[in-house]
Amino acid sequence: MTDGGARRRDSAATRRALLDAARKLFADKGFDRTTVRDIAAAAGVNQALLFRYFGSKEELLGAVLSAPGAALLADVGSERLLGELLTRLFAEDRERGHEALLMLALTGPGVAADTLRREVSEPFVDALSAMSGEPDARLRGQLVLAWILGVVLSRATSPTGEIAAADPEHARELMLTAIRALLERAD
Amino acid sequence: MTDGGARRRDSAATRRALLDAARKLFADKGFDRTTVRDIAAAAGVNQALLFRYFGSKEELLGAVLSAPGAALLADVGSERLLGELLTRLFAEDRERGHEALLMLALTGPGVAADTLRREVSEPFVDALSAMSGEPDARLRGQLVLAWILGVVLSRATSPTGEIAAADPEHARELMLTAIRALLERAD
DNA sequence: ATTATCTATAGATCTATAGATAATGC
DNA sequence: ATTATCTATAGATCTATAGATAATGC
Repeated sequence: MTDGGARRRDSAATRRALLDAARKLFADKGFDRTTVRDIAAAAGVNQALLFRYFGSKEELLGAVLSAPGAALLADVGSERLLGELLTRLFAEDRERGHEALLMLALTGPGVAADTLRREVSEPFVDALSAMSGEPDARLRGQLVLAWILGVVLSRATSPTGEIAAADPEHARELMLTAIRALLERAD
Repeated sequence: MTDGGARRRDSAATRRALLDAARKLFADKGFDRTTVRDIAAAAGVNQALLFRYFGSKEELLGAVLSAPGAALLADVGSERLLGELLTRLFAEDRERGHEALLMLALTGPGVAADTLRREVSEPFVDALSAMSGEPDARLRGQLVLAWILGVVLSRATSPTGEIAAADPEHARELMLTAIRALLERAD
């Protein structure tokens, strides 16, 4: 955000401000609906700097996407991952958690970040499928991640909907039960 | 599609061609990435006609969104809905089924079609939640729809991924089992 | 005569760049 | 002297409209 006073010249801080602003705006409005001028304005810097530091809008998306997913995994470790994901999924404040997932959901097909998308979702799927002993564990892991994406998307698109309004604990338990059934059941 | 020869003047057919083209393109690339010229070209008509018949690009989206969801429900009836949804979800050809869902997923938050989105998802949630006897049936129904959205989105964004490549029967069974657990379990 | 279709273009964006300015570090 | 920041703008879209053209129905 703009912090008012005369800004000291600090390329690292500017880079960070742009990243933060882009993360919020992409998560809020999606990639296409966010303009580079939006981002620069929210970061309180000149829009030309976005191109100086990131090359293009799409490369900025790349930078934004690659960071938080890895951070979450590193923070939490794969055993607690599912529980933590679900907790963040239903957390009150959008700011803190699950922005990586939200962007994954909002970054539509055309965005030519397919590689990145894969890079982000891959580690999640790895960790999730490790919870299943079945031979099709990867498919099951993908289905779990898809569910989480769908819920993120639903919350984002209708913030006043049933899912957004639900008791976090309760919603979490519902999903957790079903996901355990999905991961563990042999058939 | 362009059908080559000299087109007879037929406003109804032109309207339909625009609707069809828009449906496919929105489902394929998302709303923002589809231009009115894309749509007109795919429909084989002049782009000015899009505005004559639908007023604006956004109103065209409205027309596209409102049709297929209702049609599916009417076709199938609410008892067979879940099974049918899952079958279409994993069907080989994207053309036939689930385009309503796909667009629901791809029509990001900014698109100001929130009302429409609600209108489309509402009947689905009604039908799905009718399958649960629990007091929080609506929440459970929404979670099911969210899952389906997430899978649609995953298939669309990585057409070569695990989910897209999975055996349809098998994937369907996996989800069905978990969904039954979700809908029926009291806790 | 009516109206479906097309031409041409206004007007508003939006990304990206070239080059000027000015604040810092040596 | 270096480099972070800003100004100004090119160039490419994209939605939408006004008005011309031409095919149909009476």
